[in-house]
Amino acid sequence: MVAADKLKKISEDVWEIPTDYKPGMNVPGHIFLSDRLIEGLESGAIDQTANVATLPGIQRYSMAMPDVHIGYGFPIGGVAAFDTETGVISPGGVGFDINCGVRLLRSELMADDVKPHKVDLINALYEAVPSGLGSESKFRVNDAQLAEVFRTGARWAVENGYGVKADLEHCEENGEMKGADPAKVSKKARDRGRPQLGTLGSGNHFLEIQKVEKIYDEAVAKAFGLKEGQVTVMIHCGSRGAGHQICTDYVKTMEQASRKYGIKLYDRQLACAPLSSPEAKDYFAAMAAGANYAWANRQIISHWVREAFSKYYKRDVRMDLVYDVAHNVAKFEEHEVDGVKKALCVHRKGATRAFAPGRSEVPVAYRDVGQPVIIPGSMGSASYVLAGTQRGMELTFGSTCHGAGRVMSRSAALKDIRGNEVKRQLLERGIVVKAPKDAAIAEEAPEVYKEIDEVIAVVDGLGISKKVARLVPIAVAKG
DNA sequence: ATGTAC
Repeated sequence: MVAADKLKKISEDVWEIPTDYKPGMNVPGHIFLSDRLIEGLESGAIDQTANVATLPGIQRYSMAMPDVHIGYGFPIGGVAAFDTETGVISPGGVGFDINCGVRLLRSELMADDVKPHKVDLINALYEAVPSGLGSESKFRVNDAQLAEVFRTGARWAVENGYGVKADLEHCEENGEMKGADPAKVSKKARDRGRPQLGTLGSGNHFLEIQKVEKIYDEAVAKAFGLKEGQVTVMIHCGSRGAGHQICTDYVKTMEQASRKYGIKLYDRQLACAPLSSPEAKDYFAAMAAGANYAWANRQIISHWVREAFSKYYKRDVRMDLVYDVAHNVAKFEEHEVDGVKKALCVHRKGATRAFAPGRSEVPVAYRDVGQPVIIPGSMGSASYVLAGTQRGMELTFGSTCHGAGRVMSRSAALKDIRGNEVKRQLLERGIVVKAPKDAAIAEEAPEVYKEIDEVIAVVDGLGISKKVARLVPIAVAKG
């Protein structure tokens, strides 16, 4: 394929974009792909990875995970870390769905016992959690409450009866990113966010009842509380209209800031500001608020999932949170660069933090085995639980992939694929899908995504995170 | 991803 010809294979599954690929690159690009996956690599994704390398203060490499595809400015699947003194922050490096992410609940139930009830259970979940484009929540928060949600995230939800304290210990950032400032969130973003807290959204967002099909690492799986045959529930959603509006607002701010600070942009969508500037500080405070909204959202949804299971079984069904990860966020972290520890602003857009054993950010319960990494597959395919590694700290600033990665656009999928047909095929495989309309199923059909097993094989093979468990769907509720 | 528009 033509796209791959521009890249230099420097080791197994590591492809370099040399700095002479295009003018202005400060560092090379690194794309992690198998020989098979590289055949489907979009040349636009290479260009975007190279464009990110032109931004001021970028450290080591502009990186793309094996699920990379074209996004707004930065590629989805992109990881870029910036020096806090010379670097920048960019809304395009976080994405429109701020803290789109995923969490995994482990249940005490076994798949063989749950399967006969899957239709009733998925209907119950579908009823319990509003979903779809523009969907509104079953409850309302006022302005003061919304400000607390922006400031304290999942903690607001737990303190108001949605979940237990232990949930917070098992969330990235404890579900509460520091530095969030509701005053930096526009009225428009607040107005969009207020009625949507406690909703799933649409697109690739879903609620899924799963079975732990295979364990790859018994010791780590045990630490994560996972065993074969067990039922888990995965929740994939983000910050809804609130995060989207925050991004929209700050893209405009950053376009002005880029001019003001004389940053040469090779693509307008890379709009950014120096990390030391007031514009950067405002964006970070608003982005953190958006991230907290998403954590509160997943926390509230978790509570409704627990309620639905307990109501169905007419007893208290225990469902502990394994972990909750962000897929779209920028964070300040300490990393070693050329043997020196440095404070960096790490942008992960369609990428997951995957911290090694020993890092203080990893919850005490998992500190010896590494951070749990939750990777959702496409509808009808497997999902994975991995663990962060030291190799990942060295190669990717402690990052790994976030999912399968699209290969077909939504519009193309709608044209070529019939949702009810996909639904029928999944049912033949024993997987029940519940969605507001068939078109939503067509857009997310398994064939519009890369093979998740192949993507996971790359990150596991490179050692930037390691496989712990494979989960397969029993029933899916989609937005 | 997203009230598929400034």
